[in-house]
Amino acid sequence: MTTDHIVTRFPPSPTGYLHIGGARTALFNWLFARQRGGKFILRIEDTDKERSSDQATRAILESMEWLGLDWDEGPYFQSERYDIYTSYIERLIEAGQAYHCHCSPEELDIRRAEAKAKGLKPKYDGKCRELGLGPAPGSVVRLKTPQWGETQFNDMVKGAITFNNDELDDLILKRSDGSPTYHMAVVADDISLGVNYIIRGDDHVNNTPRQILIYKALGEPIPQYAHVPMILGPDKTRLSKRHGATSVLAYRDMGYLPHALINSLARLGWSHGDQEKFSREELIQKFSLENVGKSAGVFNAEKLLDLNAYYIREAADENLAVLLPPFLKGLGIEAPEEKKLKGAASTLKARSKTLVEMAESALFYFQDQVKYEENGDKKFLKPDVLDLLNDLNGSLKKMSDFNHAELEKLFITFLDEKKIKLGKVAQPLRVALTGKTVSPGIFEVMDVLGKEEVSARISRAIDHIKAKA
RNA sequence: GGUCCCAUCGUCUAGCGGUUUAGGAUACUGGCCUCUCACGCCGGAGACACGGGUUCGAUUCCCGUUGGGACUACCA
Repeated sequence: MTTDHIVTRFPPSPTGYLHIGGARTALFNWLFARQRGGKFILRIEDTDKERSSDQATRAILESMEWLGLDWDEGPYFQSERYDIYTSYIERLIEAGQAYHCHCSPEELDIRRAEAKAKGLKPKYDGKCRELGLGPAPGSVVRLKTPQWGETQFNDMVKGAITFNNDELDDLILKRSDGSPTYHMAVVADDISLGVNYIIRGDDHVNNTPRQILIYKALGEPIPQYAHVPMILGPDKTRLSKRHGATSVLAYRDMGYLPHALINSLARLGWSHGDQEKFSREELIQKFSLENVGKSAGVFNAEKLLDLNAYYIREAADENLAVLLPPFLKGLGIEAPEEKKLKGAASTLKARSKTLVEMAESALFYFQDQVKYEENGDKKFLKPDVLDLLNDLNGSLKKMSDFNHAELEKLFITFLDEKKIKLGKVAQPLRVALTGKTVSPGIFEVMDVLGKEEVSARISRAIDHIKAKA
């Protein structure tokens, strides 16, 4: 499998957190490489010193790790690879494919404005193209792009795309401060790292012919391209902070499971018939660029929430018990008991859409003194249930095996003796035990709480009712 | 403005000329289950942007219109 040499990469620029659009691009590259036994490289594009930060880099790596998108090589940092770019630029100049240009940005602005006024394209006019100039302070290096003909490539998701070369101008390869521009750095990196499949957002479609021209000038083989459609916000514009949570880490903090996000991202733009749920292994096995759609899509947060709820209720209690403490801590529960954590997970997993929600619902298990919800208190903790609770508590205290099955048996006899229905005791009991009118099944709750605590909570409710009267 | 890309229920999508009364998911909604709330199960409403072709036959192919998006920097 390792013989087919597929190399993909994900090259975020560390100008902010990893957002879900970037995460999906990373996922597609990762899936493609994993499926074909190839290599997945992580590269940090930090050539813009002004906007890059270490903090952003750390957030990106943390996001990738949380999602489980492991990389085989890197992270490479472009800022540490300037020698490589310089050597490629030298190669281009020596081959006569690039030239030094002495035009200043100010001159360029003026000439561009003039061209525009005349209704011409505002591209570089080629003034220094044939002058044979050498390097000078403030000069840049430009690619000598063909002035006629066309550049075509066969995109793996969009099909054949053609550009007229006269639409492209002599783009700058090396800035006046000696640093490489984006196009130069990307191409040099992808060549030197052996990247042969470039899967990226379709905002790069227009950049592709420029980069292909650099490959051609260098005489290097052109990689395969796959441009995946963008992810849009609910208002159908490019996803941004305005649209609320877009950061991968934000979803982690909101109590989402990494796999729910992965599954959701995979299904945004890609499909496999009618299937909605995929395990990680299934994604690797079934992913294909051919089934990536061509049109941009709106990120559906509701569907992600539903998937998250699904994966939570499918998860093993032990796993959830491990994930829960950080969220409980945020609610003031410092050292939750292991047994209760599992109990909470088991009884709450069908009722929680996120781990945050689960932690909130689980609070009553860990509080000694549950706070009675106002409505429940008023409606169910009334003097007329005093005898019922008292008698019940008496019977419960006599139990030797305090578990779900035994409790159910005891209640059948108890209800029979009292000639009442379960509904009559369940709600008052629920409020007594959990403080709320909504909770997991009453037998499950008692099972998790254990005999001592159940009894103590009932006694406390009885005292509370008496105190009210 | 120019260039490039895109267009099926609100949203994500299946569909790759006839098998379609256009399927699934989500959200919404009616019911069942039931100790509350969920879960689960059954049902409902909801889409091929428009106009021309091509064809015996277009959601599917071609062209145009409209709409949306991207790019157009010594940002990435």
